[in-house]
Amino acid sequence: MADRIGAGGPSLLFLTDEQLRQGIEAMYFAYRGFTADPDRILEEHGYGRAHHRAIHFIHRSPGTTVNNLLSILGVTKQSLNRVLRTLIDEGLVEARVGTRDKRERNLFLTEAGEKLERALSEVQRERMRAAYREAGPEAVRGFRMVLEAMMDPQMRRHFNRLKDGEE
Amino acid sequence: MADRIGAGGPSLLFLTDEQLRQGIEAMYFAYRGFTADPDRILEEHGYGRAHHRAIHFIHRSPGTTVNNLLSILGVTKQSLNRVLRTLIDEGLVEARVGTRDKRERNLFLTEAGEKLERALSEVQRERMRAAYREAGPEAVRGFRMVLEAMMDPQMRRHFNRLKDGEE
DNA sequence: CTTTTATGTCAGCCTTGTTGACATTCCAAG
DNA sequence: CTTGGAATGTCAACAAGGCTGACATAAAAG
Repeated sequence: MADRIGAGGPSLLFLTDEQLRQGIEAMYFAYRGFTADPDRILEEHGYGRAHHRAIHFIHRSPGTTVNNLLSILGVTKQSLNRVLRTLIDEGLVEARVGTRDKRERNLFLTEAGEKLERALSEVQRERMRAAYREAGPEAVRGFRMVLEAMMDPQMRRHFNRLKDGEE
Repeated sequence: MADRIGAGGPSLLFLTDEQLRQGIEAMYFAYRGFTADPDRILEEHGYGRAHHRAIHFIHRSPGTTVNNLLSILGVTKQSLNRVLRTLIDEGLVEARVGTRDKRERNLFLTEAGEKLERALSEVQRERMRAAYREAGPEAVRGFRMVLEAMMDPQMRRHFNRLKDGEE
C-alpha cells in the first residue's frame, strides 16, 4: 500500500496502466452493446451501420448537404454516395436540389425514413436509458466528460455543434 | 422550469430523449477517437482492427485458445483464422499445441508481437490517460459504471473475468 | 468404436471502406 | 460571356473483414 502511494499518490491510481487498459476494454465491450440492438433491426431491412449513420445525422440535421455529412462521417463521397443512393432509391431519403446553391443536395428523411429512424433510435436510447438509470446522474456526467475528452478536436466541434443546435 | 420538474423531476433530466441522444452521439464520436491512433500504426504494418483485437487479447491472456478468443471477439472461426494465419505467418503470434488437450492451440505473442502490442496500446493508453486526467477520478468512475451497464451480459462476464485475472 | 469437440481450410458472398477517372452542373471571377 | 473551380454524381476496380456452408483431421470422451 505504501509503495502505491509512493508511485504517484492514491488520487492518481485511476491513471495506472492497468486502470487505463481496463478503460480500453470497457470501451470496446460497451461499443459492442451500443451497436447490437440497431444492428438487429438493420439486418431485417438489409441495411448496415453505414445506413444507420446516414439516417441518424440526416434526421438530426434535416436539409444537411452531402459535404456536411462527409465531414461528420469521415468517409469518401463514393462510400457515402453508395449508401445514400440505396436510401434514396428505396424511398427513405429525399435529396432536394439546393435553393441557394443548386449544386448542393439538401437531404431529408421521408416518412418511411423517419419511421426507421424512430425504430433504430428507440432501441438504442432504451439501452442508453437503462445504463444511465443504473449508473445514476453523477456517473452520467462523468461518462460524458470522459467521452468528450476522448474525441478528436474536429469531432468535438461536430459534437458540440449538434448539441447546441437543439438545446 | 416548472413543467420540466412536472415531467419527471430534475434528478431525471439526464434521462430525457435529448440527453440520451447526446450520449449516443458522444459514444459514436468518442469511439472514432478511441480507434484513430492505433489505426494509424496498424496501417503502416498493413494490418487492420481485427489484427489489433487478436493481438490485444492474446497479450492479455497468454496461452489462450482459439475457442476462447472466438467467444470474446464474437466472430466466426473463419474470420479469426484468417487474421491468426497472417499473424502467425508473419511471426507475431505463436500457436503451440495444447499440453493437456492436444486439439487446442495455445496462442502467444512472439517478441515482435509484443513489440507491436506495446506500440498500439501505448498510443491508446495515452489518449485514455489524457481524457482521464482532464475529466478527473470522479468522472472516470462514472464513465466506467455507464460503460459496464451498457454491455451485453456475456460481454460483461468476459470483461470482469479479464479484469479480475490481473488484479 | 463411435461421437463429439477443437481446429483448420476452401470457396464464395456481402458490406463498406478505398482510389482513380470522368461527367455534369453551376457559382463566381475575370 | 467565358472560363476556372467547386459540388456532386457515377463507373470501375480493389481490399479488409465480416458471413455461410462444406469438408478434413486429430484427439478427447463416452
